[in-house]
Amino acid sequence: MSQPGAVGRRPTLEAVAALAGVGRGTVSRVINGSPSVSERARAAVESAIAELGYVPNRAARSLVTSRTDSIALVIPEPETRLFAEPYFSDIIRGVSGVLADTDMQLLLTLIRTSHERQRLAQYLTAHRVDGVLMVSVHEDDPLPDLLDRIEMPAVLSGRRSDLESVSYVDADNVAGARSAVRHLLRRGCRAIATVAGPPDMYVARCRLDGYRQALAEEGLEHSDDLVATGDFTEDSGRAAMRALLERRPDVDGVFAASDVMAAGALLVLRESGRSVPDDVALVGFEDSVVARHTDPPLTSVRQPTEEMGRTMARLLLDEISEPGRLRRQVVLPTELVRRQSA
Amino acid sequence: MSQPGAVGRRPTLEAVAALAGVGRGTVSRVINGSPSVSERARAAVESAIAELGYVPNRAARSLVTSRTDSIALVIPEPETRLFAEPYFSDIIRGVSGVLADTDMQLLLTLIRTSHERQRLAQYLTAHRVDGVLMVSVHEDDPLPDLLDRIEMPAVLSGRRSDLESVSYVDADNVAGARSAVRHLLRRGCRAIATVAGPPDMYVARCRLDGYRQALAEEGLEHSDDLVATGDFTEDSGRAAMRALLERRPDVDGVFAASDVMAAGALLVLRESGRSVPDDVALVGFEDSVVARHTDPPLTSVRQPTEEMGRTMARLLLDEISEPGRLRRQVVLPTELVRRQSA
DNA sequence: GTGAAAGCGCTAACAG
DNA sequence: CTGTTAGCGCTTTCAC
Repeated sequence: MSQPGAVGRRPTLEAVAALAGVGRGTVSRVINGSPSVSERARAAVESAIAELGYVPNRAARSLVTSRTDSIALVIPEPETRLFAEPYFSDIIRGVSGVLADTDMQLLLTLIRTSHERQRLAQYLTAHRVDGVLMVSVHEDDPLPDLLDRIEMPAVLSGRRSDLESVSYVDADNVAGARSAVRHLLRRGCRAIATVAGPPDMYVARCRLDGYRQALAEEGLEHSDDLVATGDFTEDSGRAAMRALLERRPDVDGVFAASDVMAAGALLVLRESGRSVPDDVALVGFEDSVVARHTDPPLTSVRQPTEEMGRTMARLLLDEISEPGRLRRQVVLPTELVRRQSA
Repeated sequence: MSQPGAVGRRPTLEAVAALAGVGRGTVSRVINGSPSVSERARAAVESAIAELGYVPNRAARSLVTSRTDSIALVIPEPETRLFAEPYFSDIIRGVSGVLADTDMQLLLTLIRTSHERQRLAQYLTAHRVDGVLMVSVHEDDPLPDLLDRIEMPAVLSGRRSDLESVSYVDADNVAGARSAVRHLLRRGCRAIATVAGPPDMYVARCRLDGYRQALAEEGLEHSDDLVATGDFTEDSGRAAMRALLERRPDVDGVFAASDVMAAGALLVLRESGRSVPDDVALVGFEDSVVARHTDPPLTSVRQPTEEMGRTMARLLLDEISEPGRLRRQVVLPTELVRRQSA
């Protein structure tokens, strides 16, 4: 530690063996927690390790085990802005928390260009990580299939469809949407509209399903002119809300498939002279921090993002250590957070 | 690529050499772009590489070169919430963008507990990365000194003091604060207060300096009761603003050292019946996304966060490839973003 | 310019 | 239980 010329060679397993008066094999066994080591030997090795401040050389280990002790978190860049801020940091926080107890490392991979995709594919094919975590995967993304083909353990956040073939962790979007609409029903809303997401995204379909289910439960109208579709942007939320108001001026409740779209809807409602939530109650699915900063802050369906990160990491570690060809699937509950005063 | 039993061994340099009809050394030279290879040999090797889909084994290379081709981005966890969302993702975006052109990998390291700190220190001491990027380092953080001692290339975002000994990239906090206050002056404010940050943080001192400089330039009062101190939290911003209003009911402009504190101040101003920005103009330093979501959105001093990330990465790569013992220091300009209608 | 040979530090298989 | 041995795949002298 306090060596003056600390630059030089760091101690090797060999040095530890010499100091402990044992063979290299024994040192290796101690490090890897093999049970077949005598107490005496283990003690000697451990104190030698401590004395030398020995840390195993990962490259050398990796070379022989062909494990890398690292996993990659892959984030498609375009998403970064839309499904905004707290989402990714929470995921990272969760993942990182689980990994901290391991000696696995987390590699962060932002994918911006198709060139970078390419490089990632090559990287993965070369098995330079032991597993992959993927956030917001699109239905047409070829990566999951690649992962499957090269037998690389992987866990997705969200699924691409009902029949997702890769392990995943998802929020219960259907139930979340249902609870949002039930909330509106409890408030006494009768003409409940929804600003839905793009129908080619599974998550959007789920949220729309939840909306429909909640209305059906109540035997309520379930008319097409109460559904407007956006693309998760604020502008599209605005446009959808305008369309809705035109078709159904009597609307008194809106469930938006994302808080960003909800924010857009909120502005339009205001412009139209309606007060929120008194004239029209508004609930959004909370994908970003926006719900907390609108005025008034929106009641919204919150996803357990950090927990999703933790769960993803755990599933992946499982899958790495026990590569049974079984798919692991977890759907986590959401929570309705009341923020509007009323 | 389309091999059926793609599971098996991936091709090695040896295989490439065999196919190209050259020795392993030559293949290695080609891969590492050595000039002393004949055109003929190079072509043969390259086509062999393509045919086999060869990708070098990083562990093996690392073992012999004792470089890891990866750098760590270290983020102290507590910060994650406070200096909030876009900051870190922007930094990451910037860093990752620069690294994409390299074959360096980015390791993400969140530091939560002292135990994790410990592990990181050990990790770094074992030289398991080629360099380190550190975000929001505290003055009493022992890590920079450790890095220095083990001669690990490092770049900080922000500096700990005027005499920062480690390379860094910082925003020009002094100039930023100055521009904020000048803006208030131009608006005609005469009693300009500041909600300052904790005096033991260099960044806070810089912003306070800038505030003072701008007032001094104008020959304006520079009284202590126009300065209230917070700790960058919204609550502290509220408290500071209350204190300010009590001491100086005539205040007509406020510069807050962070947008989060500005948001707190905004609420207090409202409660006190003052309208912003008409009665009291408010400008904050934009550390988070909050400035954009207050009502009205705050005019604020924006930092070039992504650019900071890019610059950090570049400096670090420089430092790694050319470990001259010279400190690299960059101070990036800020920008005043007018968001208030007036 | 290029092949051959010598390891980098570690694990795993094999005798003892 | 433990020491010894043989590589893992690559870079890098060092002769040719």
